[in-house]
Amino acid sequence: MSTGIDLAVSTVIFALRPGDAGRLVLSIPLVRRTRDPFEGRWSLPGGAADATESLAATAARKLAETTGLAPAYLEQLYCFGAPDRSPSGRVVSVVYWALVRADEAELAAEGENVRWFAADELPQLAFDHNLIVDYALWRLRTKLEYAAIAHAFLGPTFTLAELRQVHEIVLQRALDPANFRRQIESSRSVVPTGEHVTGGRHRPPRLYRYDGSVQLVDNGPLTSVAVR
Amino acid sequence: MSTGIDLAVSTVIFALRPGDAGRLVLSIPLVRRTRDPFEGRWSLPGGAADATESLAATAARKLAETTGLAPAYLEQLYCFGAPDRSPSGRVVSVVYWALVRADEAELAAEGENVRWFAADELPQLAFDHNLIVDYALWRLRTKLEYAAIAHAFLGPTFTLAELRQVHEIVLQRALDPANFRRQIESSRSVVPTGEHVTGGRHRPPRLYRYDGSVQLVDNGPLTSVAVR
DNA sequence: CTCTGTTCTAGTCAAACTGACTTTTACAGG
DNA sequence: CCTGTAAAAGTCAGTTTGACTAGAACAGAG
Repeated sequence: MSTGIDLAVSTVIFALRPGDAGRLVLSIPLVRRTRDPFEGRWSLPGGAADATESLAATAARKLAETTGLAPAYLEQLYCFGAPDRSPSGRVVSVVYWALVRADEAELAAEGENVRWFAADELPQLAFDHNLIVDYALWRLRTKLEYAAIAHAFLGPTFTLAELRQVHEIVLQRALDPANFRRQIESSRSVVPTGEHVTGGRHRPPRLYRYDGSVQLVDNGPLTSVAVR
Repeated sequence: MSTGIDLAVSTVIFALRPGDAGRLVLSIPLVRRTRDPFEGRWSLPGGAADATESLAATAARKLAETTGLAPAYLEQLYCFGAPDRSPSGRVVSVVYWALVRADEAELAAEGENVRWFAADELPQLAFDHNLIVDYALWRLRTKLEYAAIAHAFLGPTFTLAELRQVHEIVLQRALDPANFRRQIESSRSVVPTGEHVTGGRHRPPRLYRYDGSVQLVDNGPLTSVAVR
């Protein structure tokens, strides 16, 4: 039985990258389409679903092919299937969203057909991809407020100021350092390593590590996201 | 381009139906499979995706074909695509969850191959459908606590006691009537009609109507779910 | 070596919210 | 007219939240 429907997998990839004034900017890599429909337009990385791979594995593979990176966080966003979303025929897209680490995202190669864009300054994209990115942004911001995922933008250890900066950039508002500390500590999602960062003209901050032993919320119906 | 992947649409349909002791029970209609794989096993209503319909419209149509009902609430749950979830080949299922009204669910015809089951007493189902129902149950219970969806189980008007009973059955715990009232009133999701229900041996309760003008939370990326 | 600017870290305090509980209202039925 | 029941309104203490204050600990300037 064939339904005459093409199945695709795409991914909205988020990273914090240095912008104009040296400040970190929430950014998304896009690929330029090299054929119709929407030739020349920017679009989300993705491609046809693979018959033997899991959907998440396909998303992770396309992410790696586009950016050379491995995701620190990967979750299914939504399945988009409006009949008219592609002019070339019926395409149903299973869309994932991913977080990659800032230090890795700096190394990610750009090219003629791959470029990073600020998440709030996107051009007009192919298909319904603007709608998809808007929804992914909403999910990222919503989930950041109740789930411990911000650490996925950072390395294995980080200060609370760095973690707070991630929240501030994503949520686009300043957060009180003392209240942020209280909130994070009460969630028990991070543990101090015992080390400190020296060199700043101020009291040396503690280093923390994400504590994966406390499962906080859902990652979808699967207990662990298998990407291989 | 054909991926060799079959695309299906299934729906987890929730309703409150009278059970043993006359009490309402959270129930799900299932259909018996009449062919391999899993012939004879119970499974979620669904079928192959239609090339011209939206995914939500297919879900609503399959729901109507199975139960004769129209959903009061319909939302995409998740897209399941593990490579080994069907022994007969690769099948990717876009799963929706729906709420139908109790008074309509009573009329829904049962047959040899369609039967309602208590949501917490399901037999072993075909494919990964037990996992899917568990996840749908988790989503229903989670969303009930922050979104105004309980009214979808009821008619156009209802008392707060009826609305509270819906919450108590779904969440499986007693709720304080006074605190429930305060919570619902502060959400502004219902408005009193001005009418009262008489006939009980107690103070006549007010009738309320759901106020759809206050958009409370997400229904997915689409502003309104189109089912046609 | 002391002063200064900075940020980390630990508190304080009032407003808002929450869960448990009490009181008053309004009916049906005996 | 009394009683049982549930609706509706109100009370109160414990918790959480946002705004704010204050001490701690460093680097660099003078």
